[in-house]
Amino acid sequence: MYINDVNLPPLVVAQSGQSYDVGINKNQWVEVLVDFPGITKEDGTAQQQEEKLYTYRLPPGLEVKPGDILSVPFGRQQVGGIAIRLLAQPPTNLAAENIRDVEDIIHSKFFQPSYWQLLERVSDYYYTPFIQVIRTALPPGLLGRSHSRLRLKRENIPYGADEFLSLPARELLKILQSQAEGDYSFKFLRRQIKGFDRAKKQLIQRSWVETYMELPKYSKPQTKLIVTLTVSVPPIDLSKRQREILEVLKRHGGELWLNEFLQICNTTTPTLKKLEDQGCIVIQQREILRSENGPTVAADQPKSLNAAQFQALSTIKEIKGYAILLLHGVTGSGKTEVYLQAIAPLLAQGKSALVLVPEIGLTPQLTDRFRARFGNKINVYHSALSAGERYDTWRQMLTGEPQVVIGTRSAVFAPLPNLGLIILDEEHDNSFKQDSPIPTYHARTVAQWRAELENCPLLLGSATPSLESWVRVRDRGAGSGERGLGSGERRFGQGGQGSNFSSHTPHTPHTPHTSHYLSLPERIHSRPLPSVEIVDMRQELQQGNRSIFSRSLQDALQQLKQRNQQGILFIHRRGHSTFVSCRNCGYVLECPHCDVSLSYHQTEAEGPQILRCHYCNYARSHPKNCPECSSPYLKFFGSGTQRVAQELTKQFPELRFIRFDSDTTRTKGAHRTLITQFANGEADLLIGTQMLTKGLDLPQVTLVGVVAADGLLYLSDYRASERAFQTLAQVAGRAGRGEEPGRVIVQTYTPEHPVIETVQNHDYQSFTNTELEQRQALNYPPYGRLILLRLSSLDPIEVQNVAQLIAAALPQQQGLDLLGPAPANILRVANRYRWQILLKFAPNALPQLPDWEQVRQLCPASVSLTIDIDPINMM
DNA sequence: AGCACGCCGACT
DNA sequence: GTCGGCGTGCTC
Repeated sequence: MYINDVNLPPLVVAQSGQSYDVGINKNQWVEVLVDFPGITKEDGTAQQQEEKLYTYRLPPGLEVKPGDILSVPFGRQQVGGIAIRLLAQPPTNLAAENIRDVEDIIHSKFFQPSYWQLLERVSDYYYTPFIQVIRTALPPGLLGRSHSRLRLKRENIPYGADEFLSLPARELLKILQSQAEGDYSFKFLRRQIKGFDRAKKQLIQRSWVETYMELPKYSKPQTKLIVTLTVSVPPIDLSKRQREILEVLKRHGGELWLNEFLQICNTTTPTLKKLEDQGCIVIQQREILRSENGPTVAADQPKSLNAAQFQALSTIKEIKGYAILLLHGVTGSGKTEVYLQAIAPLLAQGKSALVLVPEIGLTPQLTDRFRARFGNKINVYHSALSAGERYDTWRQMLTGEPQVVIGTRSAVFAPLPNLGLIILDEEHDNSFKQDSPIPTYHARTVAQWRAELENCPLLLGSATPSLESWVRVRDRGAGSGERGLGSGERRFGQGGQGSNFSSHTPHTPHTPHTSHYLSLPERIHSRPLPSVEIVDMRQELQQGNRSIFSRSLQDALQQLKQRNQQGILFIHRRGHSTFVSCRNCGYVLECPHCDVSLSYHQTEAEGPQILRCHYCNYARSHPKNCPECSSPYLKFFGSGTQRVAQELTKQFPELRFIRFDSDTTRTKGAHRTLITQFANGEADLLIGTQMLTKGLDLPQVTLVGVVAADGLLYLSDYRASERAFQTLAQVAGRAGRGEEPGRVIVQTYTPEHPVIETVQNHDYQSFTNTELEQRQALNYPPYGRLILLRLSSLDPIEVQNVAQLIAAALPQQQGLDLLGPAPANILRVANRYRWQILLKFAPNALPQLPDWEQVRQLCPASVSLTIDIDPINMM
């Protein structure tokens, strides 16, 4: 109930008081890395300018150390910045009167040397300005810049005097007058009014309005008064009432929030004040931390382990210091229990653990299990938290209390001191890679650096490990030919902290003892893996079955109800149909902003029919007639979740189902609600997309149906097979996790596809071997390495020209393949035309990286360029 | 971002 | 001749 002794680091130390007793030779200036706007564009691509340090004077009494987060004046506004180094002398090339004072310290002691190094590696490797990396790592709002606002001065405005104003100025005045306070941000007004700047000037000239700066809003910690008992035996000279009060306090563990205390004892503040004066209690401010409180879950005890789990756990426990462990456990093999038991002893030793998961919303089950085991030692950190929650969780981490942080990709930057273990669950999942904005980091790569710098083990868990991780542990000790692509130059540093990363590798050279393979080959309680049946849909058609469900699947669905069991249907796409086409002229309805066809959606059973673009979210109503030839015969092609749901209602009206995709899970907590409903048996079937593949543990599910596997198999990039295998294996793994054996039915038009075969046999190894051979032959990862340059612009010709210009300027070298420039898979998205250039480095090539600075200079402002290191999403 | 400085077209 | 458009460049 109470936060006991939260040892928070000092917060803002505002020192406005004058004190001149500062030593003579103290450092009085500081170089600051300023977080100024314009260093990155809205789309997250970096701007060309190099990062620059600005020198500020330290006002007397303000003790700044390198790494402190500061607030400094910049131009006309206050911005955040990081203190880089202290100077005893002012720079000679700068006039003293041009140096301004540091305003304040926002946070000190944040950047531990190892954490600083981590950010530097990210900055170097992903070629991202350091300040941008810092922004990624810190909770938003901490480096918040101030905003200009416009305020109405009503008393200055004569009645009906706006006749001589320009039209925009009159409009502006109207907006301001429409609100009681008459107070808006520039940003808002600029969006509302064309010619805002001029309009503003007119109103300012007349003194009808004034501008002012809203100071940066750092999430302020909330405090509350707390009463603490300071004597064990009350002095004798107390009244009976006073004794009673102290007794109450003692019964509550010696501490109570003031407001609660007053309520419980039905007393008043003066009474307590008196007790304080007598030295019996202390009343003081105590910070309260807002944190996302999950539902209360029943406490849970460690479960007994099978031999493989026990073996894996002992290996993990033996390891002190840095190592990479791959926990390869088939679906349902009890990986989570291994995580839990690996973490427990660490907490006892006063260390913390970091658990990274693909998407937190999708795994309420995992979070609940951690809460059940470790109670309030669990902190959840992800982007859906409110600013206040995030800030407080972040401060809770800085306390250094032993704790477990569960979070998504960005939580790899959680500022936990004393890290004892980092876990990446479902390590193969692509959501660990950030596509934009920069840094385009992979949480697995960053986690590895972090583990190395913190000297703690990194545990990668998956039923279908990524080829990268697989190769790493398989070839341990041999060196896998992976090589760093770090750009080299460190721009600045805190100095002294050892290694220079100019040649650091993303994957550290392997020594025999840094990689371990841990295998959980069996499901818990020796439950069998589900049987996988492949259905050839071509034959179904030949034999006259035109339904989207094969006869096998129909039978299985029929039995579901009879046996009172549950099932899952996996569909690759959401919505109803993937495209709508005219039967008369063949016209396909397309998005006006992107080069893709529109998907058909039905908001509700009888609701409006909508065509939606899955790339830019453009929506329009479904036309009655073909826009081209006016024919009324528009036909839907391709099945999405909605379509399958409709078919199901038609063919199996008695089956109750829940749709589980991003359409139905958009609202907060929807995942949990739907899963709980399903787990409570309120439906027989769960129909959904990729989301179903991520760590659902539903013991009653015996049937998994993949309606059409083909959509997964033929995506046009080199990772298509890997992704397809992982997805299918994971969906299949949802079946038969309970007492009853599971059954999987995969419908496809190409049953002979190698991925289908390996999924049928649960044969990870054979899939991997085949796939690795192909990757090796073509120098694709995990052998060779890739860099993708993404270019986009509103002007189709300009991007193409710039792409060609850049491609021509890239260095020709042995072992470097230049693929492109080529238009992106979908040339136009949200009206931007996209081109890309892929650089492929052979495994043994000593990569001589292009001078990115020069490359950027070839790129005009109207074309945005993102350098994606180790790209995963090639679309 | 915000603001200065600075260079070209439409007006007094 | 000047006013004022907004197109680059700087902010310690």
